This record gives sequence, C-alpha cells and structure tokens, in this order.
Amino acid sequence: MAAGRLFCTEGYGSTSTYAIARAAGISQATMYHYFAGKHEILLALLLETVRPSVEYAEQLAASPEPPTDRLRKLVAYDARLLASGEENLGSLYLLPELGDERFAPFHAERQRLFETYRELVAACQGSSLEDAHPAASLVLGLVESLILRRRNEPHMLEDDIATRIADAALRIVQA
Amino acid sequence: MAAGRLFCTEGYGSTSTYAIARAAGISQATMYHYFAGKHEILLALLLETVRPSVEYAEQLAASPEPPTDRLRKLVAYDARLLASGEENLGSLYLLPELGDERFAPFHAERQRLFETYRELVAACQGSSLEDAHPAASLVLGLVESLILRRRNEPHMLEDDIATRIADAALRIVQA
DNA sequence: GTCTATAGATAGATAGAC
DNA sequence: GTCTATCTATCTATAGAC
Repeated sequence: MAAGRLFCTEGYGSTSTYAIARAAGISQATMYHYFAGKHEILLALLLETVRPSVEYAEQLAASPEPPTDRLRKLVAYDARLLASGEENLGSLYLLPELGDERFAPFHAERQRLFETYRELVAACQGSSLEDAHPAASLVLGLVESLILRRRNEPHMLEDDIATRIADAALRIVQA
Repeated sequence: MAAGRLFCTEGYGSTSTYAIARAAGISQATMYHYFAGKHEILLALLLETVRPSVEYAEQLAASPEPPTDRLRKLVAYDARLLASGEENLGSLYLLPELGDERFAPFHAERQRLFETYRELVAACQGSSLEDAHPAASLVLGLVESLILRRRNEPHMLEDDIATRIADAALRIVQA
C-alpha cells in the first residue's frame, strides 16, 4: 500500500525503491525478500485492483436479469470501487509505464472486463459485439473518468456519483 | 516533440534527459541551453497542448449561438484535438508527476477550460454554475476518456469519434 | 550554440552477517 | 526475515573548450 500511494501521487519511475521501503517502515533491501523488483510490486497492485471488477462483471454476465439492469449494476459497482479506498488506486491504470510487457497480465484482465462491458452493451442495444464496441468504450471511459476527477478534485465528489455515472452510461447506450 | 513522445509512452520519471537528447539528435548537455531542466520541457508541452482548447472555449463562450450548439462544438473540437497529432500528447495530462507545484501554470489553464465547460453546461441546463458542476465533470471526463482509449487501442478509433462523443455529451447534459 | 568530460547524487539490486 | 554495507549503473546538472 505504501508503494500504491507513491505510484499514484509521484509516479512509477519517479518513485524509488528506497522511498517505498521507507514509507513501509522496512529497509530497502528487505523489499527484495518479497518482490523481485519494483515492477512486481506494481503488477501485484494492478491485479489486486482490477480483479474484483472482473469477477463481479463475469458473475453478472451469467445473471438472468435484464441487460440494462446488469449494465447499470456493473457501472455503479466499478464507479463505487474507483471512488472508494484511501488511495486513488485506479490511477495506477493511467501510468505510461504500463506499456512495458511485464504488465501484460494486467492488460489481459482489463481486456476481460472490457469484453463483459461490450457484451452487456450489445445486449442492451440488440446489436452485434462489433457494433457495440464504440458505445462500450464510451461507457468504460465514463466510469474511468472518475479516476482523473478524484485526482483533480478529491473533495468535490458527490455522494451519489456512482449512480450519476450509471445514469449517464445508460443514456449513452440507449441511443 | 522527442520528449513528448517519450513522456507519453515511457512516463516522465522513467524518461532520462539523456534519452530525450538522443531522440532529438543533440547531446544531453545541449538540452540545458534551451531548458533549465526536464520539468520545463514537460511544462512547455502541457501549455502548448492545452492552450488551443482554452482559446477556442473562451472564444466560443462569447458567441451568440444557442448553448447546446456551442457545447457540441467545444466537445467535438477538443475530441478532435485529442484524437489528432502523431503523438497522443493528451496523455501528458495523466502523468502523476503533474502534482508537482512546478506544473501549476498548466493546472490554471485547465481550470479555465473546465470553467467554460461548466458555464456552457449551466446554460444548456438552465441551472446554476454549482448545479452544473457534476454534469460538466462527466462531459469533460467523456472527452478526456479518448486519451486512454487512444493509448489502449490506437488502431480502433472510429472516424466519427468526435461526433460520437459530442452526441453522448449532449445526451448526458440533456437529462 | 554545441560539444566532451565529469562532478555529485541517487538509482536498483546483491552479498552476507545475524 | 531483516539488516548494514556496498557494487555498479545511471541520473541530472555543470564546467569549460571550441
């Protein structure tokens, strides 16, 4: 969590292993007993952060509820996750360093999440998966815009922000 | 531009002044003849990137057109800017290092942009500036979601993506 | 205005005692 | 499992020749 806080606020390349260790209350060398390097810490944080969403999404995809209800639930769930927690861990998704191939396992998980969004949007629109792609991107983008908003104005988030985002998402999909 | 490319793809803290200079075809020391440090390069890139949007927005704010037309134009303009250019320079906005006070001039410019969005949304909704804040955040978030989308799937952007985003934005505002 | 050379600090990672 | 000590590499920035 010490690393998560620093990666989100200072950046990955700008955070030294010494700074992480100091924030965690251990020596810099001790860190290497648990992680082979800085990249393994970030990967662990990324997977921990995205997995609850993927699990919820795939469980929801198998539910018999109407697709609009399921999409609303998924959007609201992800928005609440991004808005909660002491740190704005969603901003780990914004790090340019994620292009490194070492973080491919995270991208695979996030791709699974997107696929579920796309299936739900297709079901809502009665369209093919291909045709649902643009709207699904807009919806996921709307959800993840909460990351930047939380960074830029952390004290101005409405209590009902997850509901607001879900409303907006459904209005986009019901074109 | 060499620095812009590297900051966007590798990150700010992960990009060395040596790497920038090499990409620009000069020596690392020569860089210091033009910039006092790496931060000044990033600041120059940020201001160059955001200023066209601010200027267009403030010019549009003084136009006699109906507010919904103006909001649509502004959203489409910003989306086209973010989607264009060889590099995805909008992703400079996502760097965690922007929290450093040296980049305050950029945040001031972006705040001016947001204020114009808020005024237009308020005019569209016939509401106060305070009440327009949440919707304006959603709209700007929708526009800027293009940054992440361009990073994650650069070859899957629709030709009419700016129009799509403008449509979605108006649907959110016209609640 | 551009370069080479280099200072001085800090980085990630390892060795080995306890 | 945690530490101190340290290696080697790399970093930002400066000095000074041309």
